[in-house]
Amino acid sequence: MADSQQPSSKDKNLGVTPRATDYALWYQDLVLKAELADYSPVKGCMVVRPYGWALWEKIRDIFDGFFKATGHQNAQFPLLIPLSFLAKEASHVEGFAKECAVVTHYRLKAGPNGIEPDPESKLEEPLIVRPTSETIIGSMYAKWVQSWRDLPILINQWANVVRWEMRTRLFLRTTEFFWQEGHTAHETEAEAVAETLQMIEVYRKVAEEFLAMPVLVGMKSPAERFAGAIDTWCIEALMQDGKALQAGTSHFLGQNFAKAFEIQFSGRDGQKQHAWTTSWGVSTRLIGGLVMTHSDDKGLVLPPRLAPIQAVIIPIWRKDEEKLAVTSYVDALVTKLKGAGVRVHVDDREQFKPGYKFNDWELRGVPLRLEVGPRDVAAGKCVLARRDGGEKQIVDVAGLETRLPMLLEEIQAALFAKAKAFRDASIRRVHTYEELVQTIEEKGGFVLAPWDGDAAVEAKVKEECKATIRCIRKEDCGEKAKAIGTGKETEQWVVFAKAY
RNA sequence: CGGGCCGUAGCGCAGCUUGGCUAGCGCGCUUGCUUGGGGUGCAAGAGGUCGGGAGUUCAAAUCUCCUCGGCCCGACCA
Repeated sequence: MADSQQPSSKDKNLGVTPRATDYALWYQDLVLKAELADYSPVKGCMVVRPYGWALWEKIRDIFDGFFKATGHQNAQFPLLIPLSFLAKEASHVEGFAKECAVVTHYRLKAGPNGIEPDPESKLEEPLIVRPTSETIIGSMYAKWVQSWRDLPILINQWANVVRWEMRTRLFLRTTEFFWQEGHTAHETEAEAVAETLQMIEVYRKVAEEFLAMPVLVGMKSPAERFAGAIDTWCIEALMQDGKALQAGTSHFLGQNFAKAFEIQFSGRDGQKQHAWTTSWGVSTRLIGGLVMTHSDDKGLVLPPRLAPIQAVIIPIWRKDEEKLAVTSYVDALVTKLKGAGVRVHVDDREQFKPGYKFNDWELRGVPLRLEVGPRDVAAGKCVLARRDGGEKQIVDVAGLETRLPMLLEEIQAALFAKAKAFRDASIRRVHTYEELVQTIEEKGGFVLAPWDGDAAVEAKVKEECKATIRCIRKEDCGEKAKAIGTGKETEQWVVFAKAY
């Protein structure tokens, strides 16, 4: 057994921590090994590496398409916000005060303990690094809006924000994170509500159809609402360890921020009135959700519609003349596939054996792998392997340019179907408080329970088993039942789960 | 901020209990050959303020104190 103390190279530097040992460890290990992100010198701040950023750019492009199609425009607002702005909306400041980075000086000088803020340069009013931009954007909207004709304002911002969280996890909760935040102002309540719903639907669509990540769409309970919102809508995904992930939110802000920032306009009737606003956002957390939804112990599994590389080609040869033949065969294949719109990459690194490359690209989640060697060149074939499972098969290269795009779509659908089957099997219905706690602790997943809106019961559940109300969906409600905790009759069924 | 674990080569670690040879191993890296369809093999080589500071000692990676940093679990959260 002494030998087993010295694992081979295979076990040591490649391969991923198995999911079974510790899910959180598996996840972080995967993110680091697949080179999506890295730890930075500043605790809690994540370095997004090129491969991770390529994924994010794909996600961004998809969202931008939907945002523009629904009449939104991109703009950019300041990183620094006067402290007083935050205080203008009471519940907003309460929600974010505990996690704000504060800028107090504008200059450094050499002091007794080395370089330090120059006391002379103290700002009269501290600035905060934006944790979200409702306030600064609200203050601008107040200037831009005079008349009902100036509405609606439909603006989105791609930005980084800072929230000084106690504990962080790559992509899921980092001190600085990247996101988009949409901020709209409307003439009527109905329009603002419609906007809120429209955007949560965009989020659902992108999550399900592009990330292949099934989500529940619903409303937050008052306790889980965004600080300052009237209603918060959300999409909730389920990770493979049975914990929920809030993947996006869309807030109906009513006139709260309009009143705080005096976004007023003269209406069609000549009366001064406050605008109705919304805000909505998704973040780099989506990448974390993507990883935890599909990946396995061999590495990432990326849905084809998002994968920066959809198909990787591994050329194989022995002698120089074989290399020549393989290379020109591969070149022709690449041209054909690129012509068909497939994002293809040739791994021609000479320092690695094919076996190494197979594992390497599996770790990175590339949906399809094509192996091309002398045998294939002679036969007009290549070896095709799917990342999401199944046997390798030998296929004709003729016609691949039509076959691959279809296969990629098939994989996309298969990933969604698999994740959805898992998610659906993880939704359980309970009728009592005890049953709820027991199910959460023993099985995890989403648990539907009757709840009459009693915040004390909600808090008690959270304290007892860490589960929170993830969302409330109309389609779950209707059946009469005795509410957990209180025993009062209710028709409201809500989704509980432990969450990230 | 509370509880636990950990800082030794780019990465992963052993050595510390019981102080003592020139501080080791695997991977990676460099050079050359070999190999190539599931993590090649051989040879040579480069790479270290043992997180930092102070102390004990003839002698400290090892013992003591202080300090800094990281990770995990809690409270907080997109």
